[in-house]
Amino acid sequence: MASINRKSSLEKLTPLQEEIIGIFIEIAQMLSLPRSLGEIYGMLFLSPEPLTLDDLVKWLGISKGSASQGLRQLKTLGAVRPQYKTGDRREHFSVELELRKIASGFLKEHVEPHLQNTARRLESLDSQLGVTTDHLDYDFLRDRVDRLEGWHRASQEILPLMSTFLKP
Amino acid sequence: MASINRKSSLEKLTPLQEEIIGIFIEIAQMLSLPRSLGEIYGMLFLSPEPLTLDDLVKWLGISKGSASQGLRQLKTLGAVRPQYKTGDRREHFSVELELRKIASGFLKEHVEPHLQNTARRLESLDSQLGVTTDHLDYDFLRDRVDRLEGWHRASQEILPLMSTFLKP
DNA sequence: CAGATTGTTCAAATTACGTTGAATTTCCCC
DNA sequence: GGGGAAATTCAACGTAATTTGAACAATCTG
Repeated sequence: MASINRKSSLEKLTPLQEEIIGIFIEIAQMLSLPRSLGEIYGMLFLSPEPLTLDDLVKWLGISKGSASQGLRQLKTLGAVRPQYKTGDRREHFSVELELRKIASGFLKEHVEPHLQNTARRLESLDSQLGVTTDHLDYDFLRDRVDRLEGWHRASQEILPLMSTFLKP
Repeated sequence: MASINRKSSLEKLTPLQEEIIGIFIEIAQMLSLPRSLGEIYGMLFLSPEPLTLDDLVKWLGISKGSASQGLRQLKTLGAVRPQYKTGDRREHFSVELELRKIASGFLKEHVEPHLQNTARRLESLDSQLGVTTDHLDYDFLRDRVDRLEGWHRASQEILPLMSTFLKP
């Protein structure tokens, strides 16, 4: 009750817009990304014109901090692009609409680092295994480590394929 | 200090075993799954013999509840298989070693439900869009919704491919 | 069937994660 | 260079997810 509605309060979205943003929130959940990323991307997706950080704060009712960090993450994913408007100091943002680019950004950002780290760990495992000659279960461990390495290789081979199968 | 070490306290893993389990913990993180799933799978992966729930509690130092729920999730993923040993009431578990099966279990469990739900939402969007004739930005929204639907279709087509590219 | 063993459930505690908002920094314009 | 709008940072907070553990249910055994 008694909701003030002065100049900088939040604007109202249509049910249709809410629903579309809801879909992006669900996509974010599917990718285990923060809800705010879905909201922000969805909002920009719905806007014919690039929006500023402040627009997002107003429309979505999120904090400036959230908007700022969310936009940063979306930028590093390549899901959102800064648009420089002449005569306006504020940064405006529009969405990347090519799924392939967003997907590869996601992989580069959220999958590759883990794979690289796993690669490092597996190498070190290999050398440790060499030293461990004492147990009679060497063969068993060797087999398991080999299998892990096989999985790792397969994962590394699949990633680039994924982008390939999304049309340019 | 003064750590009791009676019959049911936790057993000690070798550094090599710890490291391998660590790798599975990282894989779990990569997939945004609970750490305990990584631990449990890793422990079973390391064991030549199937293990019981109690073995996992002892070796990993996790609670019975965690082990029980973790095993259930791994079962529904198809990452772990119950092994029935004659003359032993307890359920023993061994790991599934085919990456393809685990991956498809993960997709079926953690991706497909979202995709199906998105499909439902998109259909309802379509009908709502038809009603919304009032705005002049119908063309714009139509375009965006079409694009979303395109993404959705692409995702549905890619999923089955993924399993294909993991060797049987 | 009593007793013992195994496994599950779920509320509470813990931990991890995301969000907020105020302070700070950056950057532009006059 | 001062003033101020725009954006970033980050500690404190709130929320959501996971883990715990004790009560409970199921299952066997003698």
